Amino acid sequence: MKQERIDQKRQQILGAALKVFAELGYHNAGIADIAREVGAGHGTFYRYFANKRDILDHVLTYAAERIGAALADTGPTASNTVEEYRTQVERIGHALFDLFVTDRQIVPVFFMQSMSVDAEMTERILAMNDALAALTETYLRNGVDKGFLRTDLDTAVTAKAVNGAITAGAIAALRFTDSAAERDRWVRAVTALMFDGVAAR
Amino acid sequence: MKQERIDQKRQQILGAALKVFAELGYHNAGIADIAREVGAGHGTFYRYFANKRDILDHVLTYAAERIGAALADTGPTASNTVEEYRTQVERIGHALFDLFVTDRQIVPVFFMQSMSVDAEMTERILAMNDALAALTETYLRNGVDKGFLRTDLDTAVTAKAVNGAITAGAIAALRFTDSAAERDRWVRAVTALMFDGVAAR
Amino acid sequence: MKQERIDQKRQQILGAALKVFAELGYHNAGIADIAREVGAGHGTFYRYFANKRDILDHVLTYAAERIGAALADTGPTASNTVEEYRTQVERIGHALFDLFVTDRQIVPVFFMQSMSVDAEMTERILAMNDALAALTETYLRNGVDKGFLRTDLDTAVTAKAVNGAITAGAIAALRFTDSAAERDRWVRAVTALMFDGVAAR
Amino acid sequence: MKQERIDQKRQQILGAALKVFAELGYHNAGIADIAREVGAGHGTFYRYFANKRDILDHVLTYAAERIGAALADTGPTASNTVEEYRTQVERIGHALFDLFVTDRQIVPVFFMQSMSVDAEMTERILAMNDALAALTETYLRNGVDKGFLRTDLDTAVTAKAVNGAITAGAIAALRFTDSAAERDRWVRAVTALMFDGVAAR
DNA sequence: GATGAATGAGCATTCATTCAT
DNA sequence: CATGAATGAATGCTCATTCAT
Repeated sequence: MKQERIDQKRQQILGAALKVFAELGYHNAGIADIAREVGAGHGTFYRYFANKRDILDHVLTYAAERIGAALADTGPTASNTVEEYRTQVERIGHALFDLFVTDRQIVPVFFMQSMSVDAEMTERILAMNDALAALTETYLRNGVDKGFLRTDLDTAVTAKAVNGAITAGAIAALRFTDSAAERDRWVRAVTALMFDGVAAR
Repeated sequence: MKQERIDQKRQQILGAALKVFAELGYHNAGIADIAREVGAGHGTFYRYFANKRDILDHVLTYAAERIGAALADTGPTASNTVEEYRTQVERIGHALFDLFVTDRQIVPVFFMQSMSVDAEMTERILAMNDALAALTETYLRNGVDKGFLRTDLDTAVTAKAVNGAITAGAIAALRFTDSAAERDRWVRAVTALMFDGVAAR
Repeated sequence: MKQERIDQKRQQILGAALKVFAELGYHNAGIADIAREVGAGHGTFYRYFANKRDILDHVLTYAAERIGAALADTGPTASNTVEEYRTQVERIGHALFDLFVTDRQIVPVFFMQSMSVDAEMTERILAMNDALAALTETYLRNGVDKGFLRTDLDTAVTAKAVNGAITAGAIAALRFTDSAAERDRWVRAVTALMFDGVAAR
Repeated sequence: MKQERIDQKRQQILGAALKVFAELGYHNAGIADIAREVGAGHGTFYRYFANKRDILDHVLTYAAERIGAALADTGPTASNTVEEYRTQVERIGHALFDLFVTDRQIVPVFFMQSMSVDAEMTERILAMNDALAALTETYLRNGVDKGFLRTDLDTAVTAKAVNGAITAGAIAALRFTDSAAERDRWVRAVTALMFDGVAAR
């Protein structure tokens, strides 16, 4: 069989697993459910993935890639003023919430299910979150270095806090009814929180 | 008298379940593990709780109570100025992070495990989060109403975002080594984010 | 539950496993077959034995004990003349063939099935056979030392050869119809082979 | 021409199966292992053999042929004296142990694995053993008839006993390190057991 | 004719729950 | 009231076999 066909099938099964895990949760999902979703015998599953744990690993890798793609922007050092940075944050926020809406299934798997599998998987998710926080921090640090962000900014903790806010948004996005409007509202609110704070002028 | 003994035992089993769920995760934890933790036969468990699902419900109720207690403060309407509100936020933040550190086991169960049990449980957790966000929002709304917070503040979304930041802190707290110092650092950073924003003056 | 009851149940399951393995063979036997044989749910099996492999281990230990018991005699050094040794051989032969007939199920499991499970199990069986050969050899060596057996006797190889003859007898015993008569015939023939050889005088 | 190629491939697969069965055991060996051994796709296997069971049948036929070839000698009636018979036994013994060493893989499959497949296969192996015993018996009977073996010799049982001794030798041969020397030792010891007995003169 | 992708029967094992003691 | 022995539903996984290419 052509490698191409194989990859295609793998992708197909992976998509089915993502869907099934998102709907039923990792523990309540059976291999049979995934197989049924692709319309294949459950033995077929094992031709493409070593076991149930293995496919979750791949699903998470896929999720990480998608998140990574959404985060791909002009880069941490592209901004030189607060205005530029704010625009950048809005752009990235848009991309992220678009992902949460479009690839809606990523959210429950990545943010809700994976930390309940085993210690190793939890570790992996936490590591991914740390990596995302580290990325966010490079943006903050750039701003501090260039002087357009507070010099006393605790970049490490603030990065985690901002990411936490976004995670809350991802989960909220599961219930978006008017996706575009609610996406904009979240981006606007989080951006305002970051740059304006809550206090009145 | 008798009832007292029963309640005591229930509490004991509940504590054991909290510990075991925190350590092993809900799915990997067995009733036997909980029973062993209290030094009782695992049949005993069923005299105090209907089933595994049931005790998680109670564990979460317990967690909600603890979180509620940490949030008990002078109330949403107590503050009349930004300064008062900021102080209030710091006080509540302190209480919360103290809880995350002291009752460390609450964090994995409440924030990490419970959304992977079934749809109903997930719903309950999301509802609890919504309730917490609603509470946060009353504080924000009070500020807006009294004029010391931005009039254009999106209180609903901002409340969720702030709570998301705190959730990130709860998970980070699992790895605190110097609890007091790191607690203060988080409270300071989140408060600064809320009131000062990230931008330089 | 009393340890006594537990041991009794274990023994019961072990007996069932011996029977089922003897009838169906290790590979064709299912845990369910063993459980059904004892009239218990198959989950019960796992309260008494770790897994399928484990019970075979115990079955073999049981078989080894029975064989050992049949071999218990006055000991390798008890004989001082050929006549005494011949009598001893006949006695032991009798005991062995009685075992093969009485505990008929031991034969297929010990001599036929166990070498097909895995390398480790095969090793164990071969080691047991080596031990039995070593025991036989001590008898032969005693005779050589005391001068009533050939001084040029290759005790090691002869011991294995004699044991091989007995193994053949064990398998033949599976088809004995008149047990007592055929047992005697085998004992007589093997004894005669050992002490008289096949040649005419 | 074509048929020739087919037979050659069949033989090749059969050899691979013999090797794989010998190494892994019938149950632990997979069709895929055999196919890999011949460097063919495992679907190919089924073009030459009906199923896994079927190839074992053929492997055993092959083994029986090899054993038969080793036993081909001047025939049961060729000997007219004890000396001639003893020489014949030594010759046959030599041939057999050479086979056990050269075609080492035959031993585990024929003597160890095949009785664990199913009742029918076990029956076949036992029938083969009976046939071998019957052959041995014709030799013994010839001797008895011609007067150079004991008139009271239980030819049937003795034949089985002798074959059992040889079977023990076959298994021992799996661990021969110095094949020629150990082969000679076994032949010598078994021959001596048959013709001299164990007793001192 | 060769191949290996697809398949599902079959089985060992786990564990929440029940209930007799 | 406490216990843990008994249970079987549920499920992940293997592998012999088939068949379309």
